[in-house]
Amino acid sequence: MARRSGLLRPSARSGITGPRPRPRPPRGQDMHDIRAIRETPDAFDAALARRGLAPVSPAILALDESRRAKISAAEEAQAARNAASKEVGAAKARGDEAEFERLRALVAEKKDEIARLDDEAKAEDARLRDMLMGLPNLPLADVPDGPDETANVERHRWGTPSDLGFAAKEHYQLPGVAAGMDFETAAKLSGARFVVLKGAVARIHRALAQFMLDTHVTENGLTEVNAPVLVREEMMYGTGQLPKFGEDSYQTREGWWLIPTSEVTLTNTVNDTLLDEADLPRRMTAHSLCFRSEAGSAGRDTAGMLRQHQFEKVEMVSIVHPDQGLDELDRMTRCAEGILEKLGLPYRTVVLCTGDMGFGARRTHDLEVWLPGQATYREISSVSYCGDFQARRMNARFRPAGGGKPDHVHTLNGSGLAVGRCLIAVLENGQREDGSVALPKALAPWLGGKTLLTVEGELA
RNA sequence: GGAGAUGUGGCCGAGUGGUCGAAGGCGCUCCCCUGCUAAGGGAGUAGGCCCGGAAGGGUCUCGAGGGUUCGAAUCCCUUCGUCUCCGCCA
Repeated sequence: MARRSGLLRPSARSGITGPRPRPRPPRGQDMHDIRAIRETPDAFDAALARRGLAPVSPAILALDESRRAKISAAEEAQAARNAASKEVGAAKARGDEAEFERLRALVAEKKDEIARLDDEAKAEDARLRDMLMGLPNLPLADVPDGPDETANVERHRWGTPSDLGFAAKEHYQLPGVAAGMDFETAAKLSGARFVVLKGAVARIHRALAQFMLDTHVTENGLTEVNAPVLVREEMMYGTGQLPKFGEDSYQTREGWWLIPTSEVTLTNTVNDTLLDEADLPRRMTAHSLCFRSEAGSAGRDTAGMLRQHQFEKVEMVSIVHPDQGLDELDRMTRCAEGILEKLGLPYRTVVLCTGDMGFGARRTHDLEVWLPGQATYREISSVSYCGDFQARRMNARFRPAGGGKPDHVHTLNGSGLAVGRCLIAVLENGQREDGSVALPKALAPWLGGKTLLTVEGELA
């Protein structure tokens, strides 16, 4: 199968070796505003320090300064060449051979000089860009500091984990579920961290996705999108999976990447685009497969379908005016929370601390759903505000209403929600002592009106 | 897989060696006219980078990279993308 057809190999391209020439990131954007770094290098380093990174502004500024000097020198030489070049024709025309030859020589000389300075400037430019490309986004000031998830701050809590009155099972231990959740067959087909869903369980899974998508479209005003799951490498740079996290995703032989989330496709719909301000905000949702190598998670969450190489997710992405970013973050958080509330699943929302935030985020809200089987809250959604970080990488801008210089848009993304994990939550929270599962009424329209999963694994 | 075409400014689209950052149209902004709406007239309107407090100046950019030339959107090479036809195929 995959081996022969050549798809799917966890790709650990370090950039040192590799079958394919390393494509340059798109269009040479700044990943960070170099001007902002010039103006307030200390603030830049301080923000990165909150992420546990050593100061980099001295190295950046040195490179930047040298680069600018080269550019200036090159442009001076170009100006000289252009001036001389203009006179060449005139000298020729009036038959002044001596002057013609002199100018010709001057042009030639300047040409060499320009080429040399240009090459140097380009090399430094590339080094600077690589440096900036590898640096994560800066956390907003009000994001809590901390090394890991233990420092996250709860901002909201909904529902109460019900006291079942009996020992709660994990989803894969429930009798009605076991019939429809087949890890053995999946292992035969594909290996570890895959699952085959069958019958009622498969249908509930599908119902969840449909329910989420329909809710976002009809109630939350998002535009439904169905996009590819294979993307060009450039897109992975745009949203920040590359250059640093290639080992977390899969790449095909042809060079395509399998999206780890449809944040990649939805956000990159505005890649290299100049929008009108009237186009904003642009709100999208998609239900898609997602693929992750889970490279760093060996041995973690191996039981059940909590952590898979392939899973389904309903994603939300907003492209907004810079002034609207934070309002949009709250709006999207509410959209995700609304799904859990409709399903009656207890959850809490936390603000991720600096050490737990993803590469591209300035502020992130995680939704954690209660899982009775583990007696704990587990992540089911992550909603992030990225500011102009991705927009810079993608070269995504808008022209302000009434004219003026284009400015970068701001981007946000959030799960709404992870379908597989939601299935787990539904099954575990609805479990009854006899092993059957009471299903959320909100799903009934997609389940032929049924609201129970029997011990035998049938809908009733 | 085979054959061909094509890639220009926010968008569409002219432009085969110098007078082209680039005609024209659309869109957008401002003004005029029309007592509303629609239509009409005029002017303006690319982006990046560098220098500058600003005004302004310089420089680069016609998919990308390289080459020819005193000079390239225009010629050559390479490469990427897109489209069309044929074949194959869900």
